[in-house]
Amino acid sequence: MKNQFYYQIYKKLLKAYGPQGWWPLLHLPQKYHCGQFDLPKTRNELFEIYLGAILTQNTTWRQAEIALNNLFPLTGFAPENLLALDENRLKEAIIPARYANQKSNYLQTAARFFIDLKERAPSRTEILKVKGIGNETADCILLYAYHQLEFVIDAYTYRIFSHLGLNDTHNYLTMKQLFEDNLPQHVPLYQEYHALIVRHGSLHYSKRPYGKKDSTLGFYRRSFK
DNA sequence: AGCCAGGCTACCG
DNA sequence: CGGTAGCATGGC
Repeated sequence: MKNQFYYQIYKKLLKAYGPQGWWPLLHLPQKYHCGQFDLPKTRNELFEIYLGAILTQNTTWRQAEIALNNLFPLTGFAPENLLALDENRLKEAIIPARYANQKSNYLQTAARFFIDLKERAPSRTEILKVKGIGNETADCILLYAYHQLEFVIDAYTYRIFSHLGLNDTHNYLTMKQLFEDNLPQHVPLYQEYHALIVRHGSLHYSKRPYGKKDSTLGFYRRSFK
């Protein structure tokens, strides 16, 4: 028996914000492709999702996007070109996304991994072995790039759903299981839901006001209704 | 002027 | 396991 709360929250968020069009791909006519779930279409678009997922770790999408825009003229988002790129130029390009020393290595490792796959989709266990790809990044890649039924958990998911009294854990896999057990098994829904959580979370669950007892900005603590 | 973003690895007890 | 230091930019 499913706990319908998870699905109901999804429907409310969708009604409030509309479709989010994730994962954003920068060189489409509109990078947020609302309602279109058959992307990515090309090999380089597929790899672009790896790049974006790593670059946006602990960083705003805005800054990850700057790094991607720097990377595109240098590589066209082809993994082979990324590997051929001089390491210092790679680092320089991704400085806006923070941790350039770490992330440059992560991107190179991911590129080698991607090439070795030879157009095959990786398993979750397999992709988690790549250094720099942890639970959330893995699930983002699997869900948005490969259309695999993997629910993505992020910091906002913990904040929102613990605030709603729907979970007391801070364990990634426990949280993921909870969503997957209680939602329709539908890839576009998984894709849309995580995007909506990020949208809602970034608007109302920013850590700063949410964590402050004395905030005069009462609405930050407001739960979604 | 601080505080914090669409985390991950490594290492601690 | 759970907890956390370190990573080292730019916007708000």
